[in-house]
This record gives sequence, C-alpha cells and structure tokens, in this order.
Amino acid sequence: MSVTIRDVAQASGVHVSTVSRTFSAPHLVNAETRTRVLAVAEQLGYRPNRAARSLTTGRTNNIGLIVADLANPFFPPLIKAAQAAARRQDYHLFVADTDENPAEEEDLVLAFSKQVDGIVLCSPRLSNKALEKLAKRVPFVLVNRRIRGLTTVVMDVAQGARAAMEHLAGLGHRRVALVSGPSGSWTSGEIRKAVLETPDLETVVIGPNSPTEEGGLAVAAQVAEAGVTGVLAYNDLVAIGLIEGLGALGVGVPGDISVIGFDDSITGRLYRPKLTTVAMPAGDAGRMAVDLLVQSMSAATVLETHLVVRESTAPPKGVP
Amino acid sequence: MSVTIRDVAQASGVHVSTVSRTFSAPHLVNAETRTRVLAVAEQLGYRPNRAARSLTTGRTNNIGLIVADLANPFFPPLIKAAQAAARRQDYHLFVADTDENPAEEEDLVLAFSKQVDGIVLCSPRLSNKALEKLAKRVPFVLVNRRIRGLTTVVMDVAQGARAAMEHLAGLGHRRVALVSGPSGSWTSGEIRKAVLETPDLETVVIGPNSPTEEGGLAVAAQVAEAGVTGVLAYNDLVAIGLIEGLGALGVGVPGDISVIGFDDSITGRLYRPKLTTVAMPAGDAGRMAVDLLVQSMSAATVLETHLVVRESTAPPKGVP
DNA sequence: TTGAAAGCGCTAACAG
DNA sequence: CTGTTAGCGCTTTCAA
Repeated sequence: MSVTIRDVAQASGVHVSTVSRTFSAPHLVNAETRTRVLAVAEQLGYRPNRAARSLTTGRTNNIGLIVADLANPFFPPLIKAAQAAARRQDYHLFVADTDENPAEEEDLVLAFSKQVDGIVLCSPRLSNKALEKLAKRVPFVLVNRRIRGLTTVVMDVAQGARAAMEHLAGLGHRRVALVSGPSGSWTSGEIRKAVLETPDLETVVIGPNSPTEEGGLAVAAQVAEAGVTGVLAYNDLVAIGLIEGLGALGVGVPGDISVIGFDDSITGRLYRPKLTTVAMPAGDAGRMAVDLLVQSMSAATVLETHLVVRESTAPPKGVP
Repeated sequence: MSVTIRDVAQASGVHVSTVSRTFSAPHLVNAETRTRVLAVAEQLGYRPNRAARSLTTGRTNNIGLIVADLANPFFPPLIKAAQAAARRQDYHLFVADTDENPAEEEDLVLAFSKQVDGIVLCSPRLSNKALEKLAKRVPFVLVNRRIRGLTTVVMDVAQGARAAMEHLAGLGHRRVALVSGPSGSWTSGEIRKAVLETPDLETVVIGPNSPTEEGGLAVAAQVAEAGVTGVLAYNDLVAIGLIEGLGALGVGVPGDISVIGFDDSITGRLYRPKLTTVAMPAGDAGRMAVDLLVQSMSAATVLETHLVVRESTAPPKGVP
C-alpha cells in the first residue's frame, strides 16, 4: 500500500503519535519537530488516510448532496457552490441523483449515512414523515422543502410567484395559467398557493407536470385552449417546452401569450425569446446548506428570489 | 455512536465474523443463520461502516470525478451517467470542480487519492508529465485527453470536426473560421488539427478562447471582420455567445454566417436558431470511465461523435 | 513536549 | 459453517 503515518514516524525518528499530532493538533508539538516531520511527510508524499481517521474521530469530513436530477439546469450551479464551500472547509462532496424517485432518495440517504457528516437533500420527494425519521439517523439540511424542526434552506418562491403575477397583471393580463410542477414538489405547492391568492387575476392551474421541457410541451394545446393570455411555468425548462409547443400551434410568445419561467437557468437566459423568469439563488442555497452542516447549526433560512423581466412577456393583444 | 456489527452479533447470538460474512460473503454462511442475522440487522437499522471496511480491505468503493466546470452544460449528463454507473455497482461518487485551474486539479487528485479506488479526470488541464506522475499514486481514467500508457476514454472530436467542415463545404462555404477553446484543452487541439487538414476550405483560427458564452461574445467582431461565411465553435456555449454578438452587430445566423457548435447540450438544442452541432456522447463516456475503473481495466477507448444538423447553418449568401 | 497503548468497525486468514 | 485472532491507519487518553 501507500505511505502511512508509520513510515513518516520512522523516517523522522519520532513516534507515530507525534506525527499524528503534527497534522491534527500542530500546536501541541514542538516547532522544530513539526517542521522536520512536515518535511519528511512532504518528501515521502504522505497524505493522511481519512477513512482511518474517521474511524477514531467519528467524523468523516464528507458531505453528501442528493438532487432530483443532475441534468436539470437548476442544479449544477447549486452543486458547484456547494462543492466550493465544502472544499474551502476541507470537506469532500458525494453527489447523487434520485431521478425523482423517492425510494431511491431514501436508499441514498441511508447508503451515505455512515460515510458522511451530513447530507444536503435538495427538493426531496419523500414524505414529511419519512424525512423526519431519516433525520434521526444522519444530520441533514433540506433545500426547498420546509419541515418544522428540521434545518432548511428555502428560496422564497411564493414571493417570486407573486412578483410574476403582479408583472402580468401590470401588463394588463386578466386571465392566466399556472403550469405546475411534479406533485411531490414543495415549491410547486408554494407557488400554487401564492398564485391562487393573487388578486385581480383569474388563474387556472394546469398540472401536475414533469419538470422538463417535455412537461411543458405536453400541455401546450391545453394552454392554448384555456383562454389565457399569460402563463407562469414551474421552471424554465417547462416554460421553454411550452413556448415550443405553442409555436407549433401557431401561438406566438409573447405576441399571443406571455410566458414566465422559474430558475433563471443558463438555458432560459440564452433561449429566444429570452425568458422572463423568477431568479432562484441556487448557488447561495448550496453554499449555505453546506455551511450549516459543517457548523452543525440548525436554522430555517429563507433566501430572496426576484423577477427578471426579459422578452417572453408583453401586454396582451389589444392592450397598448 | 450508531449500531455496529457487534450489536448485530450480540442480538442474533452469533460471532461478529458471521455477521461480517453475511454481508460480504453471504454464500459462506448457513441460510438460516443468514436470514436471522439479516432480520436482526434490518430491525436494528444496521448499515456496514464503509470506512472501517476499507481500512481492512484496502478498497473504498468510492470513485472521484473531477471536472473543469460543473456549470458548463457539457458536464452534467456525463456526471449523471457516471453516478448511475457507480451506484449500480455499489460505488459512491465524489464530485469536484477545478474551475479550469491545473493546480487545483492536482490538489484534488491528491486529496481524493486516499479515499477512492480511482478517479475520473475529465478534460484535464494538467501537463502530460504531471498526469503521468499522479497516475502512479492513484488509478485514474482520463476523459477527453489521450496519453500513451494511461487509461483513456476520448470522444472522436476530429471526426466530428471533419463532418462539420464537410457540411459547411457541401453547403458551398469556402472560407470559414474556427473559434477555438482554451489553450490547455486536448479536444481543442484535436479539432484544430482536423480543421486545418480539411481540403477545399480556407480556415482562419481565432483563439484560444474561454469555453463560455463570454468567450464567443468576445470574438464576434473579429469573426464578423474575418471575411468568413461559416464558423465552427469550440462548444455550444461559445457558439451561442458568438451568435448573440454577431446579432448585435447586425450579422444574421444563418443568413449571413453559418455557425456550428460542439456538445449537443440542452442549452444549444433549445436555443434559437436551434444549433447545428457535433453531438458528444458525454453520458457514454461517464459510464465507461466508471466501468473501466471499477473493473480496473486499462484501455484506450474512442467514442464516436456525429453531426446534428439543425438551423444555425445554411448555404452562404448568393448560393441557392 | 513526547511516547505507550488501546481501540474505532470491520475483514481475513486460520482453526475447529 | 462458525469462532478466534490479528490488524488495517489513525487518534486519544494517560504517563513520563
């Protein structure tokens, strides 16, 4: 095998415990000794074995990150920020993908549990009860799901949805549709509530839908026939799929119908028409979740969202 | 702490080694005993501690995956497939991001080395020499980088680039530009070579460039003034940035200039005009890399690429 | 400030 | 088929 603490001890003429201390409690060791040990370690290419360390300390310095779908453009910025935050604090990040499958989600949490100090669970599809039970086995923080008593980081989608509705109302729209997300999604529920409470706007809810381009595409005809002039979609992908589908039906965006997305993903930002969308602070959420775990703090954090107006919204036909 | 093999042994009235065998060599244990142990384990919520296991076996059942930029849409499909492949074989996947920084890349490899059975290094920016040296410390497979003697999975970008050039030539273009990628990029070099060898086409190389939308945007003016009617961009993001920049200059795509991307990313597929692009089998590469690592096989694999013709290419002006 | 010794949870010979 | 034993690489009392 490779070079161990013992090799370093031997080569530098001290006991293994001194070498150990040099790395995990440097202040407890004589400066000269430390320098020497460090030099030898460097020269031998010694790296502490974290598995062995974790066996004695009970800590792994690993964090697990579980998302619904790695290929959904919403997640990569979150993962990127989480990884950077972890790395800054000398943690490593496991990443896994549930494919929107609650059973897989539970399996993954359990599989990770012995190997991590905590888990970041993004947009979990598991029931509250299941989540509460799991929380007893391993610390975790929930992203975009709020459960009393658990540590959470949520983005204020209700506020974002309200802003979107107000934008539509301000443009002169009166009857709009919400193309909602998957049924297990907490954010979709929050958005729904916020939308239905909006005054001055008659809202029809279409869904649940898959949170993908296909999801949007599939309801295009339904939207076209709903007699609405504006739409709030569950996310940018759904919005784009919808716009594509509408286009195929000869319905223009924003000419005939205005469409607003959610996420402010790179895909939506570059799409034409450039998507009006609710920006989600995914990077902030990833970073905060990791920080909360590392500091093992419990908290219920709410992150602001905001509307980004671009080119997929306009006044309804007939309104100047 | 949590429930260990000892608790299970005690509760089921057998020795720890029997419990151990029940999990790691089930065929060596009496069916009845096994059933009983499994039942007790299940009931106690026992999960083997992989860190402890790895200490004795020398294997971790972990794999590290290092990419240049998690937020680049090229990588998520690769990561997703790699994770799925790992999970299928009971491996966990560490993911990290180097931000295109070679020093960070090396650090990450070293940091992972003791905690994984192998590393998948995607589009590394490190020198051949540095990579060869690292390969002595931990097994890895290189994706999109070819070095003799190391295990590699590369996508045949040269072939893809040739197909793109032939498509352009077939459309009637005679003078084109290659908007290349970062200088350390192996794929960019391969593409460059292939492009310059293409007959019947006069090619000007513009770059190196950052592999992002900004990279493309930044050279739009240069492209507009290069007297070319076609462009092959390093990736979809660069292509899109370029098209945006060209648009701002009043140059239409594909009306005035045809643009081809690379990757066939979701962002390019949804963009308007829908991007003509060279499809890269990123998922296959991720899966194969993990499989090679798990089977600890060495090989030099080449994956096919293919041109997807969509709407960002057309005959040059004046050619019907 | 350093050394000695025990032990983290598990596996792998080796006996029986 | 099952129990015994030693030990993986490291940290952590406890003494010196």
